[in-house]
Amino acid sequence: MPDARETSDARETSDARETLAPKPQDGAARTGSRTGSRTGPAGDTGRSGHTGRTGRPRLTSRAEILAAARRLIDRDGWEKLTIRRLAAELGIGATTLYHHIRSKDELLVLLLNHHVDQIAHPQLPDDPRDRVVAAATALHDALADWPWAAEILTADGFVGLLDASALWMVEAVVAGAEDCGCTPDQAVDVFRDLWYYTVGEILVRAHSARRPAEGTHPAPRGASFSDLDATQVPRLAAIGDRWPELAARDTYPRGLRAFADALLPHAPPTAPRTTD
Amino acid sequence: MPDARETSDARETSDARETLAPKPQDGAARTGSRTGSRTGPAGDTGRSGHTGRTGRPRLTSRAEILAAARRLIDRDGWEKLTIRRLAAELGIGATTLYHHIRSKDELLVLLLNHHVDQIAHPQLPDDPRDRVVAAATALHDALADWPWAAEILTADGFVGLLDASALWMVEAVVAGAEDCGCTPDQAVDVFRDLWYYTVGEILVRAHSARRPAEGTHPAPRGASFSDLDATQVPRLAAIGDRWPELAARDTYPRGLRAFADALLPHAPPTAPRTTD
DNA sequence: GCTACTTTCGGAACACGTTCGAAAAGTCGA
DNA sequence: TCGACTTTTCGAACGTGTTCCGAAAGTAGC
Repeated sequence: MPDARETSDARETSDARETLAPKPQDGAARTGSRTGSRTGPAGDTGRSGHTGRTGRPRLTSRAEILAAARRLIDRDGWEKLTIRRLAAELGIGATTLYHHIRSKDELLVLLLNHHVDQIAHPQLPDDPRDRVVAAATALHDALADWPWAAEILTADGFVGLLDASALWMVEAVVAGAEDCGCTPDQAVDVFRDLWYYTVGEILVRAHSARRPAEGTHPAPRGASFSDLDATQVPRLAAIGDRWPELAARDTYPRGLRAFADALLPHAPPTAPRTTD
Repeated sequence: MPDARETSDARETSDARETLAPKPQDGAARTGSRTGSRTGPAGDTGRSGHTGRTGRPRLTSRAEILAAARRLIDRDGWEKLTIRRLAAELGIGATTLYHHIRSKDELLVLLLNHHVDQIAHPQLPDDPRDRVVAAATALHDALADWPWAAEILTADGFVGLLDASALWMVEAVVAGAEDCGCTPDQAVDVFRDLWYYTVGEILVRAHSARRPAEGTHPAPRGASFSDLDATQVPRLAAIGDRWPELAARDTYPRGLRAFADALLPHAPPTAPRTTD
């Protein structure tokens, strides 16, 4: 039961059936009739409540919040996903959200898990070496296209907050490493090293890609690579303006393959670093 | 001249001599006599100004700002470095800072560069392979201890905003790779791969280390690794609670060595992955 | 029906990074 | 000397994530 982070929300599963969320069509309409007599998110138990729970009944469920967040992201983009907007989308007060999620980070992790849940489990190769690479690639690809995931990847204890449906990738890497002859401890090392490489690649690319999009800066920088001091940094000066072009290439697959081959026992079967 | 990011601040060098900053002892005292007749940061040119510059003279120099920022970090910690606090420390308005720095990110980059400038250039080994590793390690170590650097490492175009005194590490990696037989393009690939790994390690460790420090959360998570489904993720379940302990170990040096050996031409001289 | 008690709700407020526009304080040319 | 121009300064304001605390809306016991 790796979704232990539901914590005190065991009862939340009672209204988890409406995962697809009843659209709160009222939206801004509720701003007039606040704290109104809206029936709860569980589709009301028949007006004469008695849900077994004491205290004021909740207007909103966690599932409803997540659905609204996804709707907001799909419609306006993930940059527009803010606590206040999300609350407005739901027609509730902004601070109310904090009774359903601990922080925005947690919300993002929840969304990330939901997304990872929905990607297909690829058929992994038989060779354990290839399996490690394939699983790491799947992990990379699952995260790379979600820019807002970048703000989460390094939070807390990395994989600690992935839920069951995402952990199969971690499992596959660790298992593949062990099948290559690693001890469990070494297998964890292998995963961590590959994870560092993966997360670094994703974060750098995500942040590099952000600038040109949001840039109202007319000239980001006059000339950085073109006029380097050839006596101090001759190799960089020789590369000069070609750096951005070189840095833009996607070298993740090759680097991952090389790293995995180096970390796993046995001699590397592929010749290291051929120009394709 | 890699400090091309001074951009329109060429004249700033005119008062760059007072890098140690005249402490603004007045601090809060200025709040009463704002826009007063304080003499400029350049140590005044003799009351009858004529500095050659047109426009209102500046009360604060960039060097003064950086010095105050370092003072603030040393005294209260980097988490307390905010624009408003920094402005208060200088006795100026918060928004005034934005005429000397473009953003807080730029301020952090400036501080980072200053820090990197001050670390010693180690004597690099003769063997190009070892040189690559040594330079990458120096880069790692220079950044690893500065938690606030983590918020910067992935911004913009990574090394693009490092200034001359930090670029020697990049140069050393690229040069070492070329000396191993890489083409310039391949050498850039080598650097990028090692950089991804390095930046990933730093960011993950920085964020992991943050939680226990700032945590007022009584129980961060009930049980994450202890009760994993042994049928779904058997290897992870077998590791169980030992994961945090394993993940806490510093495996960067070994991973870096392995990665570098894999990326650089020639067969790896050290046996891959011995348990030590 | 009434009083606890328990839980959720949400407005006010805080500190943050950042933008805007008006005022201040100089230089320069007539 | 006076107006145009240039640059800096800074209060006000915006939108952000988040915390506090009082009010609301239920159930449980009497």
